[in-house]
Amino acid sequence: MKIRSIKGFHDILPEDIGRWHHIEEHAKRSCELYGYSEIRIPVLEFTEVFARSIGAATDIVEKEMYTFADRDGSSLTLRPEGTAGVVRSYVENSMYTKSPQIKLYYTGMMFRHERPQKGRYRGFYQIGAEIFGSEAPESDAELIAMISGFFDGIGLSKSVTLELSSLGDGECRPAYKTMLMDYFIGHKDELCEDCQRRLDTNPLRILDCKQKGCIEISKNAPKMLDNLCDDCTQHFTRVKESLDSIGIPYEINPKIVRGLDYYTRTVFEFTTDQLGAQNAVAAGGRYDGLVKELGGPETPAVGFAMGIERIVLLHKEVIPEGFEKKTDIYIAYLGEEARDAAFKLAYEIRSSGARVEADYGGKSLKSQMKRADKSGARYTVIIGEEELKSGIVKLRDMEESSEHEVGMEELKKLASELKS
RNA sequence: GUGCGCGUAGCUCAGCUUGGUUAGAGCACUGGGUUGUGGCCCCAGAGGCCGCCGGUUCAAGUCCGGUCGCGCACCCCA
Repeated sequence: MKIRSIKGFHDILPEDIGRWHHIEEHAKRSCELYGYSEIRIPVLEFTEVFARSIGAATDIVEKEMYTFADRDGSSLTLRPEGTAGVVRSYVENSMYTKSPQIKLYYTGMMFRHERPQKGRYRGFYQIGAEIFGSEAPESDAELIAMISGFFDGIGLSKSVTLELSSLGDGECRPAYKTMLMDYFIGHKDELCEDCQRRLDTNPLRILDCKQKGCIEISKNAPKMLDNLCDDCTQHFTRVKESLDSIGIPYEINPKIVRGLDYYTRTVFEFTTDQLGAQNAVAAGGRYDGLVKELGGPETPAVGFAMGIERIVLLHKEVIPEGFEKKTDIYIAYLGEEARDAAFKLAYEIRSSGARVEADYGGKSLKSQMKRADKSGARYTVIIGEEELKSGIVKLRDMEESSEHEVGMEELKKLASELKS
């Protein structure tokens, strides 16, 4: 069999890496700006970490995890998302004793055994952040503001929409769920096959069904937002007011449903209509019960994660050009003696900080010039026999198509100006 | 897991309907046109188990079956 990558896994090639760096650096800067510290956690955890936090009955846990036995028989799983591991680390390292509020961000690869399609991979990168120890609605709004600022910073603010809702808490959600079940059971025969199944697995999901019949029935279904308890209503109101006060636009979407069981109260998604079926580029919410569930003290928390591949895809659609990594100076030479000089010169100029490229293949000058052009170099230095003798080289400006002779000092000065 | 579509040069694709010489194009690559000068142009070259296995046929890139791979959508999700 021909050697190849695993289905759903992909390489990020050099032609795309400039864009990846741009996006990742912006994301990290946004997190740092808001006071988050990076945490690095393992890609592999005991299966229980995910089963207990994400929810044993969710699709992720039931059929999408890469789970296998370690040599001693214990069940291990490649992380399908980041929050569970961060919470595990928060609890295991007793971070709650260090400060009443801890803000963390992480980045890395996640693994879900799904059928791949546009914007969906089995191995994919996420950047996420979590705030532990704050119940305040301002924390929810602050987290959202950070994400919003990030999208703004990479030029995507016009391409994404913030959708917002509340799922209630341990007090009002169970009552609502019962109310919803009662309503749908009354209309069971009118629901599509999938939704009849959802009655048992995840009745909230029926609200999001795309079948016409189900949409009709859902219209008259009780809404979570109408049935929040007083505390949750107040919390949700304050989140909205906080966002209003700093001018961040949002749409209320009561249909937002989470695939993970741990969410409470605020849930949100940043969506786009430019990526086909995978419209969510970032999503998150509050999860006040999770820290306790994983053995820590009762600790409110709110967090989010974004899918980098999806953001890269969207970014490419919106801003197609301009993220290639370019060479500053290309060094061309003629003859064996000049070859030594070229090698040394490249070394010296690089120490001034410019990106320098040369290839020592002994090709014709024409061929080297072509390569210089392809590399995107702004300048090409030409060293030949004459230049060897004089110690002065030709500097060609590739944009202006002009050239003049320069000495070493001038060349180094230019290089340090090009330094990026 | 389900449905639909697609596998021909490194990439994008034509050829398949109606089987018949050495399987084509554009881009990319190499060399030359210019003995030391890129882009545009011109010339030349290199590059193909036509995904794989089997069947039909005198003859299969082309028709049929299977298989593997890829894509999109459903489910679900970042």
